[in-house]
Amino acid sequence: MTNTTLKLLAQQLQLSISTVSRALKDHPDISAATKAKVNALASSLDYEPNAYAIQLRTQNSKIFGVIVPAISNLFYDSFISAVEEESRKNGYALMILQSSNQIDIELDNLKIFRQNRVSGVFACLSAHAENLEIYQKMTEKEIPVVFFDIVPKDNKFTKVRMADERCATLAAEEIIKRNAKKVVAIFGEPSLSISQKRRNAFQHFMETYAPKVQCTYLNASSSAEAEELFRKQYSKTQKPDTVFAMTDEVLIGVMKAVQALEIKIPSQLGVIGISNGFIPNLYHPKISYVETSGYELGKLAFIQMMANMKIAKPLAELTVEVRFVPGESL
Amino acid sequence: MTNTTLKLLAQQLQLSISTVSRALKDHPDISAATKAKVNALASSLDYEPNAYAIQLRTQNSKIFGVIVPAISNLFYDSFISAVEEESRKNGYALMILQSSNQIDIELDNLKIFRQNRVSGVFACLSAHAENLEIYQKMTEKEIPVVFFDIVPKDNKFTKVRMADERCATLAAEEIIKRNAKKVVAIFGEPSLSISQKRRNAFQHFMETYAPKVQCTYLNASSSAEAEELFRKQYSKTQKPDTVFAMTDEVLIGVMKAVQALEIKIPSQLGVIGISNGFIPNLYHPKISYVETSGYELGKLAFIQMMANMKIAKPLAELTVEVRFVPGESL
DNA sequence: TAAAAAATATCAAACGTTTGCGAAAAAATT
DNA sequence: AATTTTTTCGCAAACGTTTGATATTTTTTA
Repeated sequence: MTNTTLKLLAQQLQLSISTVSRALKDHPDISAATKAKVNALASSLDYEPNAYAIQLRTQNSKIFGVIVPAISNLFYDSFISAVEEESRKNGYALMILQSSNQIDIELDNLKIFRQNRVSGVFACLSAHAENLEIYQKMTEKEIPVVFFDIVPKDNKFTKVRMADERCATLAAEEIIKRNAKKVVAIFGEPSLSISQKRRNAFQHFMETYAPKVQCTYLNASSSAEAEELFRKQYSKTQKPDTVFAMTDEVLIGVMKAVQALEIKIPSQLGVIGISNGFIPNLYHPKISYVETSGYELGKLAFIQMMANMKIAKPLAELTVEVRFVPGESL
Repeated sequence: MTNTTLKLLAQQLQLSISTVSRALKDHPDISAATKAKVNALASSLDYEPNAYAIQLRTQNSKIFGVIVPAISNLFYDSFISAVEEESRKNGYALMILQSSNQIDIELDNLKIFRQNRVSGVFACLSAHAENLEIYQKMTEKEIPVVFFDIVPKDNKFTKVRMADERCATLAAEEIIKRNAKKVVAIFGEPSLSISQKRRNAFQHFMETYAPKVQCTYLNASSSAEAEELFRKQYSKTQKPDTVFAMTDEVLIGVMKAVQALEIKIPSQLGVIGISNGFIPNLYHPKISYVETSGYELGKLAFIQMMANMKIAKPLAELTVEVRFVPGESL
């Protein structure tokens, strides 16, 4: 069965295509009577405008592209949720693609976006992406790109991200408040700038405000590695009294060790993480964490996107504020 | 800056549009020399075919729609992941929308799909949807719909889902094998047919093959409720030696109680769940579970979709097999 | 009642492709 | 050298919509 078109409606009503088109969008040129007739037939024939014809004519696709390393990720999916919600409110649909952290797939996906003439792209760089010229090209072609979470250093791009440094110092602050003597701080994949930023901020804060606290700084690029690292630290004679986990991934590893070694929280060990909250609340007692909300970030990214589309070039790096959420682990 | 088009290439090369078009797709009519010239200019000008013009001409959008209650869901995102992966391999892109379990949003989203003339729709019904005629209409318009997970009862639709009953009996089987004496089985939201199916299957299996095992059957519609229920059960003088959690949500609640009460697993209590594996592996010792893989379901759904598009109407209800994944909790 | 104004509807071009058909040029066959 | 075949390319229509310009009808005004 073929789709209903303007032409079909026009034929059946003995009207011109343009009249039908205008009637359907309530154009003042058309009389109320014809509008009524047209609308009646249109709905009875389930007319749905062909988005492709519209885009071809108007050069405006009303579709945003979203590219993330993985959809199955506690953080990204709340980001996507937020962007989807806002987009729908504004008449946009989303095309979501995942890069699986592979650069070639990321490029493939960007090609799909360009072929579909998306109105804009929300992009989270795959881990080892240094191929920014393609994004450069997109912005030149007037396809706004808003980077989120894992963003390029170059500041000719629009980006939104967590206040990474603040995350880290906020955690450090809480740790100092609790009078920690020996803390193990485990950060993520060392090559990522987000890891570097958080580590530097954390370290600097600790050294400045609590120089006598004994700190060990480590990096883990998987849960398993984090577990391993923590076990090693905890097997020393002088055990740490506090552990800081930069990501959920790290926290998961640490908590496995904690459960295996039957370490009592918070009496034997204080735990604090950076998270959107899901993982920390899985445990008893609840883990205290600095909240980084993917949802908030999504809202912010959408605002930036809209700004980008209207105004010439509001290049900027916006960050979403973070807050400490006390659990019972510190 | 405007996008490169066939027309532009044709002008610059002093060729006709059709020649350029054919050269780009390696049509035998075109000489190697011209192909080379065309390709060279095309890539230097970053030519990307306009997907909308193509769809308008070919009536084939190469886009699938996916509609889920929520993207932020451990189960759906692995499903989406799988579908996305397969789609990309086959030259399709995905348009993902979430219904937030609201029927009006679900309808809105379906409209967007139709306006974008998607080649097919993967749909997971929002909880209380009984508005199936819209889906009926889509199939009539030759837009295949593959339902997954939460599927309509009506068997004039194509659907894929977990083998729900098998999940439950497989778990029961394992429980019986371990010589449980007293088990607490907690199921999900009682109004969902999936809860009913699993509970009936589980109960029937236990009563048939292990009538002397003492079983308590409960329903919880949130983690908190599950925790509460389990605590109550465990405060009795005769404590359960085994607990079965029908969903991750239930498992999370149970495990909170377990951690709070410092119950030793598996010596004091055996635990088994139904899950995709993420949550069970968060704990130490790892929780044993019957695996329901959203990923597998996604693969299966894609196969069904492709079948639907080629063959006339391969209506069927396919289920993906499940397996027991031993942890150290039973 | 004729002219001007307002209301209503149509024409036709354009968006960027694809593709059947036909045309011109080159190569192969007599 | 004349014909046929093959190679290489161009013409033009179509996909469904929007929109500026124009035409037709109706209403208003003097």
